[in-house]
Amino acid sequence: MIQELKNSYGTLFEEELLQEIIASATYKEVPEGFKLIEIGDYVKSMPLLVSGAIKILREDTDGDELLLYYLEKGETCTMTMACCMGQKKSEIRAIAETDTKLIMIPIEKMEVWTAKYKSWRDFVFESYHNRINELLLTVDSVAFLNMDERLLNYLKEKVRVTNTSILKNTHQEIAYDLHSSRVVISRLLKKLEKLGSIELHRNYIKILDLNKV
Amino acid sequence: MIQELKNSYGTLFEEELLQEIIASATYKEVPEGFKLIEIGDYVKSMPLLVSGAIKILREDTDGDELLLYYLEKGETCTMTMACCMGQKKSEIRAIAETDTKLIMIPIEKMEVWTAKYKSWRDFVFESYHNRINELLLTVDSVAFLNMDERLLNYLKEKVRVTNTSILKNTHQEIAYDLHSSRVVISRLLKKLEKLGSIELHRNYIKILDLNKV
DNA sequence: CTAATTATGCAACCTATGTTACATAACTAT
DNA sequence: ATAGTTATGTAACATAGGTTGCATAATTAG
Repeated sequence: MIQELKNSYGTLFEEELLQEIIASATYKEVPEGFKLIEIGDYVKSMPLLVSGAIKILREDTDGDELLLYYLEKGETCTMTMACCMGQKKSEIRAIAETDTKLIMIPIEKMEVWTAKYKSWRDFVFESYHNRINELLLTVDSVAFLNMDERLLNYLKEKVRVTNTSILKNTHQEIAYDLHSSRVVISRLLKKLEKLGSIELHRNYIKILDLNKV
Repeated sequence: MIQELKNSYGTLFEEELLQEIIASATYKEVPEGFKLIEIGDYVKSMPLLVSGAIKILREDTDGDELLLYYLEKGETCTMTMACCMGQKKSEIRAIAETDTKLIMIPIEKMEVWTAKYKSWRDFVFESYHNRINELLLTVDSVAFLNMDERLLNYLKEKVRVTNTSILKNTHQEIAYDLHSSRVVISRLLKKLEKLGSIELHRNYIKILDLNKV
């Protein structure tokens, strides 16, 4: 864990804070698909991402989902942080998009470190700032873009986050993330295939060139 | 200003912090419609709302707008805060929805007070938390609701924020806020009128009962 | 008072996206 | 190999909401 921590956060935090993290945090590895947080959960520790990616989802009253954004190495779940501090229930669901390594910080430390370490304050504010910007991009996407553009962005983002050009997803799963229907996604994917941007297969999509469009 | 400050923030901040605010902040009154922040602005001070309401808007590349949420008494523009701290450009536009009274804090104080006062830290975190939740509601609205439901929520929220049942808006203005078209909004408003929920007039809408639907 | 401007009403139409239904292909388990 | 299950393809259709065009009412300017 020590090596992992220094790798991802070594330049961000001062030595003394790193020591405190090592002393109080726990290390955790979760496999792809692992559900880290469910809507309504009370969260008792705050995750720092060391490697992998986590997708953050929103759900409406009918159980319809929407992908909000991904968390990556060096980031933290700001919403969880907010929940921890306020002792509120989680507003979102968090699922490991890939195999993921995490450092879990007990919430008691939050308040203490915020008072004590400038680097921690900066990190926390930076996290909030990033998260708000991600949410703004989500709003932009849903409010201003058509489904074909959203799908394209979704594929690009997924390639980036998973760092592979073979996306192991069914059309149905993509439809859930984009809050659309399977038929619509199949239709749009077929269009992209005809343009030569992707190749469709059962259970996976091979990305050729998403900048053709 | 002192009275205004104690009125809105007296229970929130300790006496010493209140004194520091009084010493370094400036007081500002702006009329309805006043543009406080434009997208791309560098922001040099952080507003604390004393009375009135501010609407926060997002814009896409084509100049299309979307209302994100309102700021009210006792709240602060978290995005501005984020901008200040990171020396970044504003991602949003802020316009006074009603006549509004503000206390402007110079950004240099932010870092200092965050280290020094727990009540300030709590306030800042609480603000971030609230703003993220507002943004989530915006995402919900845009992603999961139809235009008729969004319009209804818009009217309800506007009644609440402006504290009057006479909404002085043209259909075009509402259309801008909801990122829709004038014709669509007129159509849906007419439906609400036929249900007896509202009364349509030139330049204003009289709200009768929005819970009929 | 008249002309110009602005807000609203409304019909006709278009399109993106969602829905239903069914066929077929590709896997999985027995 | 066979049957069942899951993923994909595709057509036909439904609908919310966006667009165009124009009429009319209300307001303002000259």
